[in-house]
Amino acid sequence: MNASEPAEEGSPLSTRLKVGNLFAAPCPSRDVLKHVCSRWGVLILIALRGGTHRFSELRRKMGGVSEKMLAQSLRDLVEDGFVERVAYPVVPPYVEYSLTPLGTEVAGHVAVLADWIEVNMPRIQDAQAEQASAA
Amino acid sequence: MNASEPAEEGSPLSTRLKVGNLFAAPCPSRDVLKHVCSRWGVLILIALRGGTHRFSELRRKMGGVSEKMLAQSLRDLVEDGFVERVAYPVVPPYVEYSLTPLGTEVAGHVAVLADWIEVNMPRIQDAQAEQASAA
DNA sequence: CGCCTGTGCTAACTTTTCGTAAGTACGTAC
DNA sequence: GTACGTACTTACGAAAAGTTAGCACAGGCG
Repeated sequence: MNASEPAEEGSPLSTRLKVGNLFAAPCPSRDVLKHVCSRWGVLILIALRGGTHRFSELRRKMGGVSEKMLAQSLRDLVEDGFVERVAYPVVPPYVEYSLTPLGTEVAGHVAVLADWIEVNMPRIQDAQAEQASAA
Repeated sequence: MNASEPAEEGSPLSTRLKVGNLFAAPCPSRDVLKHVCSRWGVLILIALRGGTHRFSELRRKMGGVSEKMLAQSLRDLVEDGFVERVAYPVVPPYVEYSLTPLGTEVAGHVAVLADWIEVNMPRIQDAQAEQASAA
């Protein structure tokens, strides 16, 4: 453990840690952000905004996910309370994933960010090219 | 390489790849999202919204970053054109980082998401607890 | 004059995570 | 009975993240 955070000495740690302070290392909000912003977490949230999906449906919709990572990312999101998992005890297995109300809210914000990036990719690529030449 | 993307067969790949399609695996927007949403990328963008910072200032402000990761994340953000790096050839080294106009825009969206998480952490923790007990 | 500190990195090494491929359980189709 | 589909899990190698050490150079200290 690295107790190397002076944490702006002089203020009670608990005050700044309250429930959410991303600048404090041991804050649970960091983990949530990690799940939400992870490579596949973003895509799952956005995909589920289109409605309930089952496992292999999601897998086909998102390009390049392995089953392992999809299962893992979904489990994280379920544990955070953003996604609801409903499994029917039939054969072959049938499992449905959908957004909870909480998940719908984050997914909205994530989608705004993702949309901005998609829309502004040309500008970003211009900037990247400029950087590359200026380097 | 995994050429395992049917990519919704029947539509010209180039149409959906244009500049940004996060659901397509080989899309450059994935990389940008990765930089922007990375553990430290988020914090850098938010921190720089408060104005120009120098390297060790950022390091102190963000809890728990190693110098290596900070340098690496900053380099990614600079290459994407979100952050501007100005180095003065003095000793000891003096380097300033600030947001570009493009960076200011993304940082805004990222901040909204981060703020939402911080504000709603109590609700998230409730949901997490419920999940844990329901498991 | 050495010795130590501070700054912004980088290189080497370790740990964690990711990705790929292969199983698993069970029913249906052939 | 062999193959396939579903929703996973497990095992292992590769990639990424994280930790530690060092560098170059100025200035303060004795």
